[in-house]
Amino acid sequence: MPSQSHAKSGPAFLLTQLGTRAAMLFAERVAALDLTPPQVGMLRMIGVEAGLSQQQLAGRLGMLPSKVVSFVDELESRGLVARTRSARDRRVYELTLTDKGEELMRQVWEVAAEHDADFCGPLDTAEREQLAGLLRRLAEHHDLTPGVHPGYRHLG
Amino acid sequence: MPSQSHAKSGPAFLLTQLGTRAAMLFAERVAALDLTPPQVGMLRMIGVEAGLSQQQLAGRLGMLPSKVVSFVDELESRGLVARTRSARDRRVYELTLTDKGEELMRQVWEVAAEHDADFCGPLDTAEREQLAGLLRRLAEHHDLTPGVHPGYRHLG
DNA sequence: TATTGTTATACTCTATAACTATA
DNA sequence: TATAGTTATAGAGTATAACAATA
Repeated sequence: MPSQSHAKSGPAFLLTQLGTRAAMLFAERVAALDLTPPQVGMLRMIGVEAGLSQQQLAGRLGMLPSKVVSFVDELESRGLVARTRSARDRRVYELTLTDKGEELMRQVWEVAAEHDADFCGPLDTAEREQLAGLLRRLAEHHDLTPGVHPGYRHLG
Repeated sequence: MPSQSHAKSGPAFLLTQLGTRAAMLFAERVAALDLTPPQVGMLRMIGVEAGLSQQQLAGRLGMLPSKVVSFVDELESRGLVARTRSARDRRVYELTLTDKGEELMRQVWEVAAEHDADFCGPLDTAEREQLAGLLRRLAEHHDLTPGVHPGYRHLG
């Protein structure tokens, strides 16, 4: 008899296990670019909505404004993000990606594609599409924001 | 044009999103039983391998031995787990579930089944089996231990 | 007075390593 | 001496709230 198998696990628990593993492997890959997953999420959001304020960014990512400060400090000191005072309201900073930041994000997308291909290793093309289709339906049902890792949000 | 969709996300990122969400929802459910997911993992492991020592438990779950102490302290004070000195080596404690602990775990399984059913809400029976099949193949490929949440292990 | 960004403080959580009792 | 369990301590990380500049 087989020692133990995944036979009894339902989809929800398998999803938890695989999701955690996928997140860990992605974290290892972007670590090669000197980035953490939260930093990737922040860079991505700034790329999508250029000119975002730090408060807006905190809201989008579910981070505390005080934490956004230290993150942006780090990314700015590395030349990936720029802070420019808003002309309309001089209290706020408008955040944008620098050229260097955009170039780095292009590398992140490459890394993400490799990660995705490797992670789905044992499945053929048709099976991957089948899987992606089922997962998309679940994601829409659970109102998951495309592209945003829910781990950045906290409950409440 | 649609505002944004999951169309471009590959399976690996969808897995990360859905896995995180599933873990959050499961945590909320077992909170009604006054348990956290790590506590559930510990109770489950003691149930599977009755008589386990705290060191062995730390190894299985990837937890620090010092942390196991406080967890077992809590579970023992709630009458869910019993510590009995080993006759062969009086340094070690043999951990077992009490009747109350086993009864609570039965409730956990019920809660887990409800969680699974609700989480897969939009999928019909055939689609759930299809999804579970694909996920099991990925789980086996990635050497995930059946029943053990990988989040309890740390890297290294 | 309210809000943006920032800083400081207090709090929790974790890991490391000392300690005891058995072997 | 080595190991199981425990306890204590130091470090990291997080949240809360006080602060300065602008509205």
